[in-house]
Parts: sequence; structure tokens; C-alpha cells
Amino acid sequence: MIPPAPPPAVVEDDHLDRVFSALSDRTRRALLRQLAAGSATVGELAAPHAMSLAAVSKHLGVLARAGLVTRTRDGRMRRCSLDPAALASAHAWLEHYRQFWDGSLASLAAFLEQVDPPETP
Amino acid sequence: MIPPAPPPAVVEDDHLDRVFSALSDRTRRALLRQLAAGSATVGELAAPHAMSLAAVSKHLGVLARAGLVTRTRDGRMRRCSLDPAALASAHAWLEHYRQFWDGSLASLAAFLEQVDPPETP
DNA sequence: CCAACGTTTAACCAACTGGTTGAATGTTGG
DNA sequence: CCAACATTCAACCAGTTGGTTAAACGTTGG
Repeated sequence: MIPPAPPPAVVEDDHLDRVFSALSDRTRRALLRQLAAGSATVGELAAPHAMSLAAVSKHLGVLARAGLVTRTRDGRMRRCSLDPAALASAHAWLEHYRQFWDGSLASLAAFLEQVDPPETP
Repeated sequence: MIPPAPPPAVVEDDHLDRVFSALSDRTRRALLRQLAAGSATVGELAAPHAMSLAAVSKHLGVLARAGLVTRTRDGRMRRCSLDPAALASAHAWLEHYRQFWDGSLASLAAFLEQVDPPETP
């Protein structure tokens, strides 16, 4: 039971690679935070960041490739919106490890079992 | 209420950078999965992976720098154990965005508010 | 229609990553 | 003590990343 339980495996590794990698940049996390307030154009998203529009556009590309945002043409601008489904996969992965800090009883049990395997002497 | 709520900000960006970055590699995620079953030596951890011991050692360095694993000398080998506190920070960050896929009512409200700002005409 | 706007693409750069091999470092068991 | 073991460090390499500027691409208002 405590023995780690089958790995999540519900999401394929490639996707998880892209999602966690996308989240590992603070600019991209800021963009997600902005998008959480509602959809926005690239220009609007870029405004608060001290970097070129092209750089922000690239960041949005990374987020899109990870499935975290979707972009649609809207006249001559492009609307971006948060697509939280991909976030859910990362959350699910972390949730699997949650027992180790949330239920410290469980992790204690795991530790003890590791130190002293359950063989009746 | 729906307006995105203050950013998490409870964990500093540098740390979150390192944690998400560490999680973005499948070999490192596999190592964490192995450690979830109990502490292990570098050699034990490296065994199932088709790469050099040095490579695995580097990966463990990345995980340690992110605060995800701790290493202690144990004779001439080194024991590694999962330190889930750092995972908790990533989990907390994601939790903040959970409303968007978990409570789709909330995200709908946010969307509507964005489309049609709450100004009484 | 065309000039201006919003965005992306291209080319480039420095820095980082993930891997290699080989030597260096500690730490024993005999 | 010393040889063998467990691990890390150093140097290196190819590929990726995060940023730049400049040019190209679509779309539209006048």
C-alpha cells in the first residue's frame, strides 16, 4: 500500500516534459497569471515585460506547444487564452506524491518499511 | 473573487524555477518515483537507467539543488532520500490555478466578465 | 489601395543542458 | 596499508534555450 503505488502513467512523458518545462520559466508563469485574469492579445501580454514583443511571442509559442494556452486569430491581433487542461496533468503528477508531505504518517510508514522490511522473524 | 486573486507569491521565483525545471526531465521524474519507494544509493538509483553513473549523479545534483532530494554520507556510499517539501511549493502554485479546470463555473464567470465587463450601462 | 498595425519568422548569439569519458576523491575490507 | 569500491569532478561535445534585431506576413482603416 505504501510501496509507492503504481506510477501515474496516466499522462505520457512527452507531454509532462513540455508542461513542466514551460512552467520552469518565470516569464511564462507570469503570462499564465495574466491569462488567468482573462484572455488577452500578444501586445497586451507583452506590455508589462521588459523584453521584446518577439520574445514574448516565443514564450507564448512554448506555452501553446505545452497545451497550456490556445491562440485564435481575432482581426489582425491574436487572442490568447489559458487552457488549464494541461495544467491538470502536472497537478495530477504532483498529487501522486502528495502523500509524502501531506500524510506524514504514510511517509513514516514507508520509511520504517524501508529500514525494517516486513519479514516476520 | 474570480479576478485572478493575488498571485501565489508565497514561494520565491528562483525556487520555483529550479523545482519545475528539475521536474521537466523524465529521468529525474523516474528518480523521484524510485525514491518514493524509499531511500537508495546512487548506484541503486542508476541501475535501471541506460546511462552512465556520472549522468545520474548529475541528475541527483539537480534534484538536490531544487531541494527535492537530500543526500547523506553512509559509509562509502551516499544515501539519497525524497524531500517532498519542495514538491509542495510546486503543488501550491498549481493549486492556485486549479479553479480554472476544477470549477469550470468559475472560469466561465471569468470569461464572461472579460467579454462583457461589469459596467452598468 | 496602401500604409500602418499586430504578430511571427529568420538569423544570430551567449549561456545552459544532458550526455560522454577519464581522472580524482573518499572510504573501506582484508 | 592498499587495492577496490562508490561517487563526484573536469573537460568536452552537440543540441536547446532565451534573448536580440530586422525583415516578412496578414489584416484593416481611411
